Amino acid sequence: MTKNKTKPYHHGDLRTALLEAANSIIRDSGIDGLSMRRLADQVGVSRTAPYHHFKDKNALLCAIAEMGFEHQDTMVNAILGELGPNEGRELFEQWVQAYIRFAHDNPETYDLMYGKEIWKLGEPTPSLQQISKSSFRLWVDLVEKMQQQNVLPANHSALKTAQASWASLHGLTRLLIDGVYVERRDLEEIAETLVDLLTLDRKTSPPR
Amino acid sequence: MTKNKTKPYHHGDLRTALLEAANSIIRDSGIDGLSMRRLADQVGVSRTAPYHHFKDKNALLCAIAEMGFEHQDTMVNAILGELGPNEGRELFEQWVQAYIRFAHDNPETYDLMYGKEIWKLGEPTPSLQQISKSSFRLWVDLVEKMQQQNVLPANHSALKTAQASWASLHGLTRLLIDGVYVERRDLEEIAETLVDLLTLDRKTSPPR
DNA sequence: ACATCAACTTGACGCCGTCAAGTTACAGCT
DNA sequence: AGCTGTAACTTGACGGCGTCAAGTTGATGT
Repeated sequence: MTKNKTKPYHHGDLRTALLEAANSIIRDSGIDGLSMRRLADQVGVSRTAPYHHFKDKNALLCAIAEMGFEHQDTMVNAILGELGPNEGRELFEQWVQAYIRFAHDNPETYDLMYGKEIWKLGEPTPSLQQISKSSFRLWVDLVEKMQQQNVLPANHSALKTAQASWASLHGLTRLLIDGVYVERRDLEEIAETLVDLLTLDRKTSPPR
Repeated sequence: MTKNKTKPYHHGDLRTALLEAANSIIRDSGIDGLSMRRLADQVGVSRTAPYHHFKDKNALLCAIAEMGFEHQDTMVNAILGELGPNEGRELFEQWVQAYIRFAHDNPETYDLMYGKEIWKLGEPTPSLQQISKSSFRLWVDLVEKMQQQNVLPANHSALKTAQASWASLHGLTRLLIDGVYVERRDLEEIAETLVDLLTLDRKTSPPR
């Protein structure tokens, strides 16, 4: 008896099951709602089983952040792919919009990717460090193209311009996901203003 | 006996003692190092005594954030006071530097002031909401003066310009205190670039 | 058939925020 | 001076957290 009536002792692919469940928990209970215990319960496994796949909670969070970077990278690559000769400005605005939307739709993931939970309090996994670095390089590439198309000013290096502009975008994004500016519509207008401030050929009157 | 040998049952001014101790704990153990229990221990009072002065931990954190806003406001007022007719640009740079320094010196307080701990996860006290709102209005005033002195572009309203520029500054600041960009020197350069991007009359070559 | 070893479980430890109920001391009234 | 109401404070408990040490299970290679 008890051959296949009870579920098998070995899970089979616990690691990915954990990541999926973690993402799901995070999505509807926030990062603070994610605990190793709850996670284990949801997957139907003992409280400490996850520790065989992730050294500690920090490692689990890093793995989730990595998935976020992968997701985001495919977005940038899509935009880089569509980049025609003269439509830079629109694509830049499109990117800003997409960036904010991504953070809005996955606020907890965004927080893990760029928040202090991992980078200050925890410590980023080597593989997370690598993927985040290469992800930023992608952004530098996009900025460089924007400079070549006279969308962004070129009086600073692509690196510096990328750092400064991304910091701006990041600030705006954080205001949204941290609940400081809650109104989505307000934020879109501020984003428009920000893009206008950063780009060449500023409009002479308020947009719209 | 036991008149003034044992310490008095009533503390006298527990509320301010708690705030001071909380600030001290936060300063050298971070926000996560602050617990109601530890706080009570440090002041030499029972674990739940603080609850007679602060409804819950959230209320305590809000009170700390308020102190931060007060501190910051005096900084802005100092700069607004010094504002002569033609030195706007320098004062703007000075302000940016001061803002970042404040966050760097009081990272945990800054986090409480503008982080999700209170604004998204907790709920801001009415008095915190009020003081933060009036603090932002101060910033709008400064931006408006910067527009009048042709330091910042005036093609958008002072409000929108203030929102966008402050969001940028906030983003940069967060990168520092969240440990994403750790190098202080890097950050200063990025700040210079950012100011150059936002202001009128951009330099034609990289600053310095 | 047996040894090995990773996968997984059980139980415990010391933290945490907060609440209910009890205790103490001061302030105001008579 | 004595009483009483009330705010300040204490005690003890609850459930949840991250994580560790030690034990158990089951698949695999010989």
